[in-house]
Amino acid sequence: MATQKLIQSFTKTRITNPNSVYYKQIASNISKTLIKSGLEPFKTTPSLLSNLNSSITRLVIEDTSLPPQSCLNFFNFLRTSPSLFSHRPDLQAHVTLACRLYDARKFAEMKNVLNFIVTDANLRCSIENLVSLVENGSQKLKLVEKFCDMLFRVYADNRLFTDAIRVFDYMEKSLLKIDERSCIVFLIALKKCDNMDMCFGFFQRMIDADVEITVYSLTLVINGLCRREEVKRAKDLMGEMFVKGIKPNVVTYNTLLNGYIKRKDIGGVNEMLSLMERDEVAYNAATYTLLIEWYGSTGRMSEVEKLFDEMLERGVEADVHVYTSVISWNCRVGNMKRAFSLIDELTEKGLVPNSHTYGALIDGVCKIGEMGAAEMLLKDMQSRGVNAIMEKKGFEPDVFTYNTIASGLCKLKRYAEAKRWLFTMIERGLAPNVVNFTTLIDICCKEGKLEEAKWLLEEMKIKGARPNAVTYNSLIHGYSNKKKMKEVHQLRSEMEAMGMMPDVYTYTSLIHGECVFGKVDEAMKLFNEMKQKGLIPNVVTYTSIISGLSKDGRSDEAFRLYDEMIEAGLTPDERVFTSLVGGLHTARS
DNA sequence: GTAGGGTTAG
Repeated sequence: MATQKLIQSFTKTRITNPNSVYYKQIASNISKTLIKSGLEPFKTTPSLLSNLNSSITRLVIEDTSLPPQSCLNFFNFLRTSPSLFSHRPDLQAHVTLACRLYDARKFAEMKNVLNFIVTDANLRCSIENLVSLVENGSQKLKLVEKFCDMLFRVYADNRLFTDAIRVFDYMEKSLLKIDERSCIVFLIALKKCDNMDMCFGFFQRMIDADVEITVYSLTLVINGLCRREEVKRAKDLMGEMFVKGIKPNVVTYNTLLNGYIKRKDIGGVNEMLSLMERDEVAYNAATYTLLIEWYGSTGRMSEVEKLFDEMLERGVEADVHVYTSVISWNCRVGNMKRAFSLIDELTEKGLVPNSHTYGALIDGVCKIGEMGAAEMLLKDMQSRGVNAIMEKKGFEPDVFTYNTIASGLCKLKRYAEAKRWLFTMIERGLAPNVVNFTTLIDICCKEGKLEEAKWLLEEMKIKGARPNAVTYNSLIHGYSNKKKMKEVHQLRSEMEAMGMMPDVYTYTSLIHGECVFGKVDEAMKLFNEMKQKGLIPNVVTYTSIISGLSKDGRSDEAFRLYDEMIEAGLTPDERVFTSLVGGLHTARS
């Protein structure tokens, strides 16, 4: 048995006088045992390994007659046996083994060994020190290059950013070639930590250090900037790099397009589209998803369907995202027949609906009062959600999943259950983010529990989740419904003071609030004000103001706005007509 | 190794 032989190799050779000849003999005995044992792991007792020391360990690891995998086995054996604590491999053993693994092209294993160095407080040291431990050989430069490159990645993975930068500095100083792909690993790690300043700064350093920049790292940084709402800066960066010969691709353009769409910047959207045309960058499914979102959010349903047709005609393969967005917009205008036919089409193509798809459908069937159907869809979604979690093995549902389920329940007006899901999430130790808090606040508002909603707003500020425009919109809507206009205006001032501009949702709630409060003139003032600010009223906004005017007996004005709405290319729905008809009734009586 | 996630209004 291998273990027995290994023990013998220590006991046979008695070390009376520490001498390299004896060490070599012990090392060679260990090597022989390891070769015989193959890949089989082995165990031993601590007392019998008392002759072991770092020189012997090194001799074994350096033994070229020993396959690297056997070295690794021995190394891990020494590392993980608690009784061999004093014989754990030293820094030199780590470096030597890492280099041997590199020679053997065992990169994943090499990375693992470097990870031990980086995460062990007793082994961590400067890059200069580490490099000095790399043995001389014919391929030394190449070896050091690869060693540094991988170390850089390992530091990034462990979020040891300062150490990673030191490696980068060293590589630059030593004129070692720096791989852009490793830099991307670093950039992604920074982005995950929301450290965009460092991310942007590092990208500049990459340029200065003459790292070969491709569209991948460029797009990554552009995305980071767009998320921070620095779309202008992102676009300028694209321009700068274009001059240097780095051509943006469809992903780059999609990223910027998304940035402008989120900001509802018409000029920006058009500029990106014309640049895509100039560069002959063809739209892909993601581009269509974004454009459908853009047209849908401005109420142009016919354009949504036109785009979808265009996509299929051009042979761009539809995916679940683009289907979901077309389904979602059909649901929003109450065209459930079309929505379900799209679902059939989607499943026929072998695509699987996701939580958004379900969310859109639930929203749609609730609108037409089919609560039974909504229940079924929710159940279906929950079970699929569980499956999705099972697939990821060992992963708990994340804040996204909890929110999706809670919002599904909200649409069914099952507020208590929705809240329970979110509180369960908090109990399980997940930190609620802005969206979770906003959903909770929205639920409270819908339940009419305004005090609780207000308390949650303060609570989220304390917990460091910064309320956004959606949060304020939910509260403004809640207070509007209760005709508490004084608080409504206070909330509007507060959101503006925090640097958030009222958007279409805010104005629609304000207009609706003033209308039900009986101040239609005030509502009209707001309606004009929003247009002056460049905000585009949508069907909901028009319905609110048309309904207010109608109920006030001002049918002429209501019809005038209806025409205006059609002219703007908006698709009217049931509720607009109801408001107008209600107005005629009021006028006659 | 880069893009389209979950929250708001009639």
